[in-house]
Amino acid sequence: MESLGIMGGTRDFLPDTMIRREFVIDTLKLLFRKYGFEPLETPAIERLETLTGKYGEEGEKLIYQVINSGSLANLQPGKRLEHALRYDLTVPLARVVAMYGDEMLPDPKNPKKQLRRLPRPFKRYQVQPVWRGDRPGQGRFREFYQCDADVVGATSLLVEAELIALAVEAFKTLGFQDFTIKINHRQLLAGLISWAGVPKSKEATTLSSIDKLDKLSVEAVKSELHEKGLEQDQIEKLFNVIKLSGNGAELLDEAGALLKASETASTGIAELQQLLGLLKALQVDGQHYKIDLSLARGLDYYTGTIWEIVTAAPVGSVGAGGRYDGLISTLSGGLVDQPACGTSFGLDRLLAAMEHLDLLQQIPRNTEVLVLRFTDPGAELILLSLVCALRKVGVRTEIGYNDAPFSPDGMRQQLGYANEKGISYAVIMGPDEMTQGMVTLRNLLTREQSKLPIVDAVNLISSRLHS
RNA sequence: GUGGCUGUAGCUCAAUCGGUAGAGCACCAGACCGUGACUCUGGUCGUUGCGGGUUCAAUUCCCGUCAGCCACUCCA
Repeated sequence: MESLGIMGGTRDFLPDTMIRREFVIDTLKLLFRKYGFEPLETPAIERLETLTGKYGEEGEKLIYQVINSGSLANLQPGKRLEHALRYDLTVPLARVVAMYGDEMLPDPKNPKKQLRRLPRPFKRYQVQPVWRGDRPGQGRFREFYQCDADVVGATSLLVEAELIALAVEAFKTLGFQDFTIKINHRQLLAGLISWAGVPKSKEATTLSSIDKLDKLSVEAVKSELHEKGLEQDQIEKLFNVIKLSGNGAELLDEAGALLKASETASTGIAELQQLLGLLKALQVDGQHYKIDLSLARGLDYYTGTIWEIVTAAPVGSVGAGGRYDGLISTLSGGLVDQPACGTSFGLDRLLAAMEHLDLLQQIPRNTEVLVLRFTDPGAELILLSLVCALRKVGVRTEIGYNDAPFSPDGMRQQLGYANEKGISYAVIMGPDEMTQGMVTLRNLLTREQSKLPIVDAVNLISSRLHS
């Protein structure tokens, strides 16, 4: 019985789910383009050396290695694997920037001039699967999709502001009403930690505890920090700042006053203040973002602003981003050193959140009209020309594959098909309609139907669909 | 990488204290019938995930194994 199956942690996306995935992906891509990002795709398989040494010890183990020639038979003992499946979309981006960043093309408008193949700053989006050699678990897959938009080669805070504006617009477009982008700054955190007297060696572990504040109580986090060897007064100092609340600007002022001794923290605070101004100027709805000093996002490579998107659905964060000015240099092996900032949407979590919030039913199935087919004399020509006419005006139309003359069973069978496929309208032309020169248009949702003259059936149907 | 749960006809599931398995849907044949989860009649379908053990007897108990799901760790 279980002779067929797929590898654990991988998935088949059947049409019903694929329609939803594409809806989300298309929405995101449209917005990426709207903000001036251009598409990039890179191979699933990269050279192993491109990927190794980039993700730290934990990540290293999860790289999906690929046998050289693609065949076990050609694998020689002792010979190393040299390829691997891509682990994320950021390393390929770094590689692309390193490989093509300086490439010039002749300017078609002016033969004496040359243009960069990759404009600088380079704004690209990329929606592709990545692989992790991980044991699959809940919400964790061996193969999953990332949707990234990054800007390489610009230090302006406007990049952060635009990426956050884009994210807000994306979530609104997808139908979310209740969502928040939590914003913080790595330098603020780093400054805070050293200001509190916590040694640099404990910075990462301290951050990972602080990041749990949305799940654990203040007390639980404090005791966890205590177990990690932080002094009581260090912990108190940390929380004096972290627990600050209020609207963005006030909160930052208070934090700034407390942390004014730390130059690093002050830099971070100044940038956040500037960012708030830019977001306002970009007319981003203030209810959808807030400064959250407890946001840490464990990732070591962030150097500036960091953010995370949460919704009302209990599925964790559905997107995240930040500035990582040193990463391109690291990932490209020191070949290029460019500042970068990006945001990423978790497609699977996004869909899970939409499922929770009932936002998916708004997404229609593909076919809009099914023309029932009967082979009665004279019917074929009319039916097929009707199909052509509907398609010509852009109505997604199917014809029933019924090879028999009009019969109740044929009707049932074809309407049943329409029902299974979630088609919203059926066009019926039986003997009655034929003699009257009419067609019946049936709304399969409301089960209401009416007869239309054949001559303006197409117009009436298409206008009904677009109202 | 730890802990918990599940695995029964094509699908969704049931079987009280261990007594060799049922229902709905689907499917097939037919009735009815200008209309999609309509109605009626009849019918097909399972070595209960796999392997082993306890027992007179196992879907029910025990061990192993595989697969899937959920909670931690971690991330996306």
